[in-house]
Amino acid sequence: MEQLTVSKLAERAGTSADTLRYYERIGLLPAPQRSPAGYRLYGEEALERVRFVKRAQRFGLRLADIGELLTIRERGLCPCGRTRRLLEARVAELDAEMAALARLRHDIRHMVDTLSVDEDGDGWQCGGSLVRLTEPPHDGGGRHSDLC
Amino acid sequence: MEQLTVSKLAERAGTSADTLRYYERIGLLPAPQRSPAGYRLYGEEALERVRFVKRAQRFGLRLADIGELLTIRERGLCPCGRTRRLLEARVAELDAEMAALARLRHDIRHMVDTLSVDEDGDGWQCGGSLVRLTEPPHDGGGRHSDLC
DNA sequence: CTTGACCCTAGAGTTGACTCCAACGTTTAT
DNA sequence: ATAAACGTTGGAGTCAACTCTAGGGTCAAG
Repeated sequence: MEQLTVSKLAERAGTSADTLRYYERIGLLPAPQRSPAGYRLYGEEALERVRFVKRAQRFGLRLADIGELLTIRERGLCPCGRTRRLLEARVAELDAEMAALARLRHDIRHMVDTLSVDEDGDGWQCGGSLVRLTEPPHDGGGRHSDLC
Repeated sequence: MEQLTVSKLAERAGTSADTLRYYERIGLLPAPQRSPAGYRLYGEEALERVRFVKRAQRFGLRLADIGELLTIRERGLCPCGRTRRLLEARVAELDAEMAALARLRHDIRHMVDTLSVDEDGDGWQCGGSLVRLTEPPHDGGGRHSDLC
Protein backbone atom coordinates (compact mmCIF):
# COMPACT_ATOMS: atom_id res chain seq x y z
CA MET A 1 0.00 0.00 0.00
CA GLU A 2 2.92 2.27 -0.77
CA GLN A 3 3.53 4.62 -3.69
CA LEU A 4 0.83 7.23 -3.68
CA THR A 5 0.69 9.81 -6.44
CA VAL A 6 0.35 13.40 -5.44
CA SER A 7 -3.41 13.60 -5.70
CA LYS A 8 -3.90 10.26 -4.00
CA LEU A 9 -1.89 11.51 -1.08
CA ALA A 10 -3.80 14.76 -1.16
CA GLU A 11 -7.07 12.94 -0.99
CA ARG A 12 -6.00 10.79 1.93
CA ALA A 13 -4.64 13.73 3.82
CA GLY A 14 -7.70 15.84 3.12
CA THR A 15 -5.96 18.51 1.08
CA SER A 16 -5.12 19.29 -2.54
CA ALA A 17 -2.31 18.25 -4.84
CA ASP A 18 -1.44 21.89 -5.32
CA THR A 19 -1.04 22.29 -1.61
CA LEU A 20 1.30 19.33 -1.37
CA ARG A 21 3.47 20.67 -4.17
CA TYR A 22 3.43 24.00 -2.39
CA TYR A 23 4.57 22.34 0.85
CA GLU A 24 7.40 20.76 -1.04
CA ARG A 25 8.40 24.09 -2.53
CA ILE A 26 8.65 25.72 0.87
CA GLY A 27 10.52 22.77 2.29
CA LEU A 28 7.82 21.39 4.51
CA LEU A 29 7.80 18.07 2.73
CA PRO A 30 10.95 16.42 1.46
CA ALA A 31 11.19 15.84 -2.29
CA PRO A 32 9.68 12.41 -2.81
CA GLN A 33 10.79 9.64 -5.12
CA ARG A 34 9.86 10.00 -8.75
CA SER A 35 8.50 7.57 -11.28
CA PRO A 36 10.44 7.19 -14.56
CA ALA A 37 8.13 9.80 -16.04
CA GLY A 38 8.85 12.24 -13.24
CA TYR A 39 5.66 11.72 -11.23
CA ARG A 40 5.95 12.14 -7.49
CA LEU A 41 5.61 8.90 -5.52
CA TYR A 42 4.98 9.08 -1.82
CA GLY A 43 5.08 6.46 0.91
CA GLU A 44 2.99 6.20 4.06
CA GLU A 45 5.42 8.27 6.08
CA ALA A 46 4.53 11.24 3.90
CA LEU A 47 0.90 10.80 4.85
CA GLU A 48 1.78 10.83 8.51
CA ARG A 49 3.84 13.93 7.99
CA VAL A 50 1.08 15.80 6.21
CA ARG A 51 -1.35 14.82 8.92
CA PHE A 52 0.98 16.16 11.54
CA VAL A 53 1.14 19.42 9.62
CA LYS A 54 -2.62 19.64 9.48
CA ARG A 55 -2.98 18.98 13.17
CA ALA A 56 -0.36 21.52 14.10
CA GLN A 57 -1.92 24.00 11.75
CA ARG A 58 -5.22 23.48 13.45
CA PHE A 59 -3.56 24.47 16.62
CA GLY A 60 -2.58 27.78 15.12
CA LEU A 61 1.02 27.20 14.16
CA ARG A 62 2.39 28.75 11.01
CA LEU A 63 3.90 26.49 8.40
CA ALA A 64 7.37 27.81 9.13
CA ASP A 65 7.03 26.80 12.77
CA ILE A 66 5.64 23.44 11.84
CA GLY A 67 8.63 22.85 9.63
CA GLU A 68 10.88 23.32 12.60
CA LEU A 69 8.85 21.00 14.76
CA LEU A 70 9.09 18.38 12.06
CA THR A 71 12.84 18.80 11.81
CA ILE A 72 13.20 18.46 15.53
CA ARG A 73 10.93 15.46 15.55
CA GLU A 74 13.07 13.42 13.23
CA ARG A 75 16.47 14.90 13.88
CA GLY A 76 16.77 14.30 17.54
CA LEU A 77 16.77 18.03 18.33
CA CYS A 78 19.55 20.43 19.01
CA PRO A 79 19.71 20.00 22.69
CA CYS A 80 19.73 23.37 24.34
CA GLY A 81 17.68 23.48 27.51
CA ARG A 82 16.05 26.62 26.25
CA THR A 83 14.36 24.64 23.54
CA ARG A 84 12.98 22.18 26.01
CA ARG A 85 11.53 25.00 28.03
CA LEU A 86 10.00 26.50 24.93
CA LEU A 87 8.30 23.29 24.01
CA GLU A 88 7.12 22.79 27.53
CA ALA A 89 5.59 26.22 27.53
CA ARG A 90 3.93 25.17 24.31
CA VAL A 91 2.35 22.18 25.99
CA ALA A 92 1.02 24.38 28.74
CA GLU A 93 -0.47 26.68 26.13
CA LEU A 94 -1.96 23.71 24.42
CA ASP A 95 -3.76 22.89 27.63
CA ALA A 96 -5.08 26.43 27.79
CA GLU A 97 -6.15 26.12 24.18
CA MET A 98 -8.05 22.98 24.89
CA ALA A 99 -9.83 24.59 27.78
CA ALA A 100 -10.77 27.49 25.52
CA LEU A 101 -12.08 25.08 22.94
CA ALA A 102 -14.16 23.40 25.58
CA ARG A 103 -15.62 26.81 26.41
CA LEU A 104 -16.42 27.44 22.79
CA ARG A 105 -18.03 24.06 22.53
CA HIS A 106 -20.16 24.91 25.52
CA ASP A 107 -21.14 28.28 24.02
CA ILE A 108 -22.26 26.72 20.79
CA ARG A 109 -24.02 23.86 22.52
CA HIS A 110 -25.84 26.43 24.61
CA MET A 111 -26.84 28.41 21.54
CA VAL A 112 -28.21 25.30 19.95
CA ASP A 113 -30.11 24.18 23.01
CA THR A 114 -31.69 27.46 23.93
CA LEU A 115 -32.41 28.89 20.54
CA SER A 116 -33.65 26.13 18.33
CA VAL A 117 -37.39 26.14 18.56
CA ASP A 118 -38.93 26.21 15.13
CA GLU A 119 -37.84 22.76 14.06
CA ASP A 120 -37.65 22.74 10.32
CA GLY A 121 -39.33 26.05 9.78
CA ASP A 122 -39.52 26.10 6.05
CA GLY A 123 -41.45 29.30 5.86
CA TRP A 124 -38.39 31.45 6.43
CA GLN A 125 -36.37 33.74 4.32
CA CYS A 126 -32.84 33.77 5.53
CA GLY A 127 -29.44 34.47 4.02
CA GLY A 128 -25.77 34.35 4.88
CA SER A 129 -23.08 31.75 4.91
CA LEU A 130 -21.36 29.92 7.68
CA VAL A 131 -18.47 27.78 8.39
CA ARG A 132 -16.40 25.63 6.21
CA LEU A 133 -14.33 24.78 9.16
CA THR A 134 -12.68 21.55 8.18
CA GLU A 135 -11.55 22.85 4.82
CA PRO A 136 -12.59 25.63 2.49
CA PRO A 137 -11.85 23.68 -0.72
CA HIS A 138 -13.49 20.50 0.55
CA ASP A 139 -16.65 21.53 -1.21
CA GLY A 140 -17.67 18.05 -2.19
CA GLY A 141 -21.40 18.05 -1.71
CA GLY A 142 -22.02 20.48 1.09
CA ARG A 143 -21.93 23.49 -1.20
CA HIS A 144 -20.79 26.58 0.68
CA SER A 145 -23.12 25.71 3.53
CA ASP A 146 -25.36 28.63 4.37
CA LEU A 147 -26.53 29.37 7.78
CA CYS A 148 -30.19 30.24 7.93
CA MET B 1 -13.70 49.41 35.53
CA GLU B 2 -15.51 50.46 32.41
CA GLN B 3 -14.45 52.76 29.58
CA LEU B 4 -11.43 51.28 27.94
CA THR B 5 -9.67 53.11 25.16
CA VAL B 6 -8.91 51.17 22.05
CA SER B 7 -5.39 50.20 22.97
CA LYS B 8 -6.35 49.31 26.52
CA LEU B 9 -8.96 46.97 25.18
CA ALA B 10 -6.47 45.62 22.71
CA GLU B 11 -4.01 44.90 25.47
CA ARG B 12 -6.57 43.11 27.59
CA ALA B 13 -7.80 41.07 24.68
CA GLY B 14 -4.32 40.22 23.55
CA THR B 15 -4.47 41.96 20.20
CA SER B 16 -3.68 45.33 18.61
CA ALA B 17 -5.61 48.58 18.40
CA ASP B 18 -5.37 48.37 14.64
CA THR B 19 -7.01 45.00 14.70
CA LEU B 20 -9.89 46.27 16.80
CA ARG B 21 -10.49 49.17 14.45
CA TYR B 22 -10.35 46.71 11.60
CA TYR B 23 -12.94 44.51 13.31
CA GLU B 24 -15.17 47.52 13.64
CA ARG B 25 -14.77 48.36 9.98
CA ILE B 26 -15.84 44.92 8.90
CA GLY B 27 -18.74 44.94 11.32
CA LEU B 28 -17.46 42.40 13.78
CA LEU B 29 -17.54 44.87 16.62
CA PRO B 30 -20.31 47.43 17.02
CA ALA B 31 -19.26 51.07 16.90
CA PRO B 32 -18.50 51.93 20.53
CA GLN B 33 -19.27 55.11 22.42
CA ARG B 34 -16.99 58.02 21.80
CA SER B 35 -15.38 60.55 24.12
CA PRO B 36 -15.98 64.24 23.34
CA ALA B 37 -12.75 64.21 21.38
CA GLY B 38 -13.87 61.26 19.31
CA TYR B 39 -11.88 58.56 21.10
CA ARG B 40 -13.45 55.11 21.20
CA LEU B 41 -14.63 54.04 24.65
CA TYR B 42 -15.43 50.40 25.24
CA GLY B 43 -17.15 48.60 28.10
CA GLU B 44 -16.52 45.14 29.46
CA GLU B 45 -18.96 43.54 27.06
CA ALA B 46 -16.66 44.51 24.22
CA LEU B 47 -13.86 42.62 25.90
CA GLU B 48 -16.04 39.54 26.18
CA ARG B 49 -16.96 39.88 22.53
CA VAL B 50 -13.38 40.17 21.36
CA ARG B 51 -12.44 37.16 23.44
CA PHE B 52 -15.22 35.17 21.86
CA VAL B 53 -13.86 36.16 18.47
CA LYS B 54 -10.37 35.03 19.43
CA ARG B 55 -11.63 31.72 20.71
CA ALA B 56 -13.72 31.06 17.65
CA GLN B 57 -10.81 32.08 15.46
CA ARG B 58 -8.63 29.61 17.26
CA PHE B 59 -11.09 26.99 16.29
CA GLY B 60 -10.57 27.83 12.65
CA LEU B 61 -13.59 29.99 11.91
CA ARG B 62 -13.25 32.92 9.55
CA LEU B 63 -14.17 36.34 10.79
CA ALA B 64 -17.24 36.43 8.57
CA ASP B 65 -18.52 33.25 10.17
CA ILE B 66 -17.75 34.50 13.62
CA GLY B 67 -19.75 37.61 12.92
CA GLU B 68 -22.74 35.45 12.19
CA LEU B 69 -22.29 33.41 15.32
CA LEU B 70 -22.14 36.61 17.31
CA THR B 71 -25.32 37.88 15.72
CA ILE B 72 -27.08 34.64 16.45
CA ARG B 73 -25.79 34.65 19.97
CA GLU B 74 -27.38 37.94 20.87
CA ARG B 75 -30.29 38.01 18.48
CA GLY B 76 -32.04 34.83 19.38
CA LEU B 77 -31.34 33.18 16.00
CA CYS B 78 -33.45 32.83 12.94
CA PRO B 79 -35.06 29.54 13.70
CA CYS B 80 -34.72 27.25 10.73
CA GLY B 81 -34.01 23.67 11.71
CA ARG B 82 -31.27 23.57 9.14
CA THR B 83 -29.30 26.00 11.19
CA ARG B 84 -29.63 23.89 14.26
CA ARG B 85 -28.34 20.92 12.38
CA LEU B 86 -25.43 22.94 11.08
CA LEU B 87 -24.43 24.05 14.52
CA GLU B 88 -24.79 20.56 15.86
CA ALA B 89 -22.50 19.26 13.18
CA ARG B 90 -20.14 21.98 14.29
CA VAL B 91 -20.15 20.68 17.84
CA ALA B 92 -19.36 17.21 16.62
CA GLU B 93 -16.47 18.60 14.65
CA LEU B 94 -15.33 20.47 17.68
CA ASP B 95 -15.09 17.19 19.52
CA ALA B 96 -12.98 15.79 16.73
CA GLU B 97 -10.85 18.90 16.91
CA MET B 98 -10.28 18.48 20.57
CA ALA B 99 -9.24 14.90 20.11
CA ALA B 100 -6.78 16.00 17.44
CA LEU B 101 -5.40 18.62 19.78
CA ALA B 102 -4.94 16.01 22.43
CA ARG B 103 -2.94 13.99 19.92
CA LEU B 104 -0.77 16.96 19.10
CA ARG B 105 -0.23 17.59 22.79
CA HIS B 106 0.89 14.03 23.16
CA ASP B 107 3.26 14.31 20.21
CA ILE B 108 4.93 17.39 21.59
CA ARG B 109 5.07 16.00 25.08
CA HIS B 110 6.73 12.95 23.65
CA MET B 111 9.25 15.03 21.76
CA VAL B 112 10.11 16.88 24.90
CA ASP B 113 10.46 13.78 27.02
CA THR B 114 12.51 11.72 24.64
CA LEU B 115 14.74 14.36 23.17
CA SER B 116 15.78 16.69 25.92
CA VAL B 117 18.99 15.43 27.34
CA ASP B 118 21.56 18.17 27.32
CA GLU B 119 19.93 20.34 29.96
CA ASP B 120 21.08 23.89 29.42
CA GLY B 121 23.73 23.05 26.91
CA ASP B 122 25.24 26.44 26.42
CA GLY B 123 27.97 25.27 24.11
CA TRP B 124 25.67 25.10 21.10
CA GLN B 125 25.26 27.15 18.03
CA CYS B 126 21.69 27.02 16.88
CA GLY B 127 19.38 29.25 14.86
CA GLY B 128 15.82 29.47 13.74
CA SER B 129 12.60 30.81 15.12
CA LEU B 130 9.57 29.09 16.49
CA VAL B 131 6.11 29.69 17.48
CA ARG B 132 4.33 32.78 18.45
CA LEU B 133 1.30 30.70 18.93
CA THR B 134 -0.74 32.80 21.28
CA GLU B 135 -0.30 35.96 19.27
CA PRO B 136 2.09 37.17 16.62
CA PRO B 137 2.01 40.84 17.74
CA HIS B 138 2.25 39.99 21.43
CA ASP B 139 5.94 40.59 21.30
CA GLY B 140 6.19 42.15 24.70
CA GLY B 141 9.27 40.63 26.21
CA GLY B 142 9.62 37.29 24.52
CA ARG B 143 11.16 38.80 21.42
CA HIS B 144 10.35 36.65 18.40
CA SER B 145 11.22 33.62 20.42
CA ASP B 146 13.80 31.50 18.68
CA LEU B 147 13.91 27.85 18.99
CA CYS B 148 17.33 26.42 19.68
C1' DC C 1 3.39 75.70 25.87
C1' DT C 2 5.90 72.19 24.10
C1' DT C 3 7.06 67.22 24.10
C1' DG C 4 5.63 62.56 23.96
C1' DA C 5 2.22 59.27 24.07
C1' DC C 6 -1.89 58.57 22.82
C1' DC C 7 -6.14 59.02 19.49
C1' DC C 8 -8.54 59.72 14.63
C1' DT C 9 -9.30 58.65 9.31
C1' DA C 10 -8.87 56.69 4.61
C1' DG C 11 -6.41 54.03 2.13
C1' DA C 12 -2.30 51.42 0.68
C1' DG C 13 0.80 47.55 1.61
C1' DT C 14 2.17 43.06 3.60
C1' DT C 15 1.97 38.23 4.95
C1' DG C 16 0.69 33.56 4.88
C1' DA C 17 -1.29 30.03 2.63
C1' DC C 18 -2.84 28.66 -0.87
C1' DT C 19 -4.89 28.38 -5.86
C1' DC C 20 -4.82 28.89 -10.58
C1' DC C 21 -2.69 29.17 -15.17
C1' DA C 22 -0.38 27.97 -19.50
C1' DA C 23 2.06 24.93 -21.90
C1' DC C 24 3.42 20.81 -21.91
C1' DG C 25 4.27 15.23 -21.10
C1' DT C 26 2.00 10.52 -19.57
C1' DT C 27 -1.38 6.87 -18.73
C1' DT C 28 -5.63 4.65 -19.30
C1' DA C 29 -9.85 3.55 -21.41
C1' DT C 30 -12.55 2.92 -25.57
C1' DA D 1 -5.11 6.34 -31.79
C1' DT D 2 -7.29 9.70 -29.70
C1' DA D 3 -9.59 11.67 -25.72
C1' DA D 4 -9.97 12.09 -20.83
C1' DA D 5 -7.74 12.32 -16.84
C1' DC D 6 -3.88 12.49 -14.77
C1' DG D 7 1.10 14.41 -14.05
C1' DT D 8 5.06 18.20 -14.64
C1' DT D 9 6.95 23.29 -14.23
C1' DG D 10 7.45 28.35 -13.10
C1' DG D 11 5.12 31.98 -12.09
C1' DA D 12 1.13 34.86 -11.33
C1' DG D 13 -3.16 35.69 -8.85
C1' DT D 14 -6.27 35.54 -4.83
C1' DC D 15 -8.00 35.92 -0.27
C1' DA D 16 -8.22 36.79 4.65
C1' DA D 17 -6.50 39.18 8.12
C1' DC D 18 -4.06 42.17 9.41
C1' DT D 19 -0.46 46.15 9.51
C1' DC D 20 1.28 50.35 8.24
C1' DT D 21 1.34 55.26 6.47
C1' DA D 22 0.29 59.96 6.13
C1' DG D 23 -1.56 63.70 7.99
C1' DG D 24 -3.82 65.23 11.39
C1' DG D 25 -6.11 66.05 16.53
C1' DT D 26 -5.89 65.37 22.00
C1' DC D 27 -4.12 65.29 26.52
C1' DA D 28 -1.13 64.86 30.83
C1' DA D 29 3.40 66.06 32.47
C1' DG D 30 7.08 69.21 33.11
